[in-house]
Amino acid sequence: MDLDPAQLRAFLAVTERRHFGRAAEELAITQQALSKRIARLEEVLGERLLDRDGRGARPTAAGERLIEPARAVLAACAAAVTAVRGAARPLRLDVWGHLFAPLRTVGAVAVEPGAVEIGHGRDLPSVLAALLRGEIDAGFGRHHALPDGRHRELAHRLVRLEPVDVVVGPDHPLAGATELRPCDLRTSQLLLPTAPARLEFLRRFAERFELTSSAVGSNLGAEHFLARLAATPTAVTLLPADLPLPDAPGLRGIPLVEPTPLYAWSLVWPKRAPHPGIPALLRAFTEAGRRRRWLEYHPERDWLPEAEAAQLGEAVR
Amino acid sequence: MDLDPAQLRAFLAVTERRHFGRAAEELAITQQALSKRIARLEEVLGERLLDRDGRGARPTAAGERLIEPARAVLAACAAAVTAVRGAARPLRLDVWGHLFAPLRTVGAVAVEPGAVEIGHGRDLPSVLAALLRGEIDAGFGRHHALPDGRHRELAHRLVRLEPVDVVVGPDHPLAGATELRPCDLRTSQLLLPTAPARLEFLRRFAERFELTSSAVGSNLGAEHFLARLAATPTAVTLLPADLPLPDAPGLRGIPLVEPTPLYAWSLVWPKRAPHPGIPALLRAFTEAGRRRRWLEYHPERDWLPEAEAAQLGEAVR
DNA sequence: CAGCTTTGACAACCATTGGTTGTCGGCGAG
DNA sequence: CTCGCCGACAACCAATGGTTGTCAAAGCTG
Repeated sequence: MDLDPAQLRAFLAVTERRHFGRAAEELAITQQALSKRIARLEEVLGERLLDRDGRGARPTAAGERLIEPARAVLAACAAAVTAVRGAARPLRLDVWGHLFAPLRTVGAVAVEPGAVEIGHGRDLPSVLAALLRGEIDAGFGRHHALPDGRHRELAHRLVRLEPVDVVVGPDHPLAGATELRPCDLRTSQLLLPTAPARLEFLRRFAERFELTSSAVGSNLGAEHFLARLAATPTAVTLLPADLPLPDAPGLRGIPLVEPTPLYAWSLVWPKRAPHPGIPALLRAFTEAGRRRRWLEYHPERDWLPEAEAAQLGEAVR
Repeated sequence: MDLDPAQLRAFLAVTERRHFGRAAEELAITQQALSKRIARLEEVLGERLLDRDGRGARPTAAGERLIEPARAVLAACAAAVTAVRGAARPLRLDVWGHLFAPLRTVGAVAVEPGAVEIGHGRDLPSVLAALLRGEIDAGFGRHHALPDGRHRELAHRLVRLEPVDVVVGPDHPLAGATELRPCDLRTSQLLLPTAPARLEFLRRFAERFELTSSAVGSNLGAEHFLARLAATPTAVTLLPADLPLPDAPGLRGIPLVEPTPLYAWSLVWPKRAPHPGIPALLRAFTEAGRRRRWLEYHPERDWLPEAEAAQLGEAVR
């Protein structure tokens, strides 16, 4: 009699939330898939486990009897994993995309104390290499395909679509505007903190909205970059809308509309032997994202480069 | 981190037997399938669990650490099933094909005391109906498709191929032979204990080897049937080779060769909500069958009607 | 009351999974 | 050397388990 832990997890999620849709969201599957899991579990056990009505679901008597034993099965599974791998160690998470301050988002996610160790940040290739070598367990940043195909060994989940503002210096001709369209920037120069090949989002923005771009130089730091921006009247750059601007004199962040560019943040982790804490981390991000509406996307008014390149389906995956 | 109980079961079987092939046999899957299960478990856990060499396999240190927790997972699963369904009750097994004495085979299988309740026997349609109604949990006999397609709701496993002798009375012209070929019986009359539609094996034998058949009449009992056989000089019938003949005067069982007909015994159980004891029962039958060579089959010298009708693949399934 | 929204399940589809058969390479024994 | 045993790889394919699209039922609101 083989009980499937995924089915038990689905069942427990519904008993906790009393609602198939929210349980499905917690598990990051569709409601229909969750419904099927429950149905399969009910078929294996030969008992109705949940009474459904138009407002949700609640456990039957048989379902009530299953709740604690189901938790025990999942705990036994976790203990078996721990026995093989040794004592549970914190999940090591590292981030990339320093200029867009990934730690803001990570910090907004409630995780169990001690369960996650957050690295100091690296660039994307370094994070991905560390993931593939098993030196870290997860990465957070804007994920895109790598030319050598190694990303295929990684799983990823889109967790946030963040609006991006344009940032200008005090002498920029459009500095007084309350909002701007990307096409208004055509006469401006997009300033890049480093080589464009390393900044896929900004490069795509420049291509899409026909800005010339100029790289400051090799990693001289955010302060230097922003000082350069402030001192260059024709220069603009992009930063997340809710990122506090540093104290560089006169810099303004102006909302972009028609369309608003969205920066896609994802979690990434190795497909092979994932750390046992990955599911909990994913759930924590999903929960935070639901509460803060991190995944809102309106195609008629937002610009999401992944959607243009038909990568969104994979990213949601 | 979802551990698959089937994978854990595979791992435990190998640790107990130290041999992939025998473990696979215990689980009634091929060695290759079992090898894949182990490989998948090793991939999920990210650790080598078994050291393989040309003579078998033994657990690694990580594998040793997994043994008891794996047992705990399976026990937790069993407890969860029990919690839903109530206290474990014995598995109710009933048999059919009374004349061929199915209880000999069932009695030869070691099962845990109290785990199985054996019924007194019924005919095939009755057993199958009871299975589908949930009145019993398993059946044992010669399984074949039913015209109304309900057998599709049943799973089955071939567990024994039993050689069949021809039985003749004292006045039969061939009574003195030490062995016979089925084609030697062409001038004989195959005596059937009841209507041929109810005796698929005997009917097929008669068709295949061109015997006329004659039914004694409606269920007057084995003694009456065998007395009629003894008193009819041209009559033969078929009985299992190792079934002791009753004390009917002068009846002889003569081995059939070129080919030897094989009677295929199977276990049958409902696909939906199978009793938790089914896997253990299957294992017990498999073990007994391995020890006694119950599944030996040599196409060049045996006759198995299911093989002719290309049903053997399904039967093994 | 009609219309709309919410909810879980059915249908169709398809990628993935997990089994089978056939075969292979490595190892050990005679 | 040959042969047999053993576990794994390759090819294949049925089964599984997810997705999207849709539907019916129930509940809510104006």
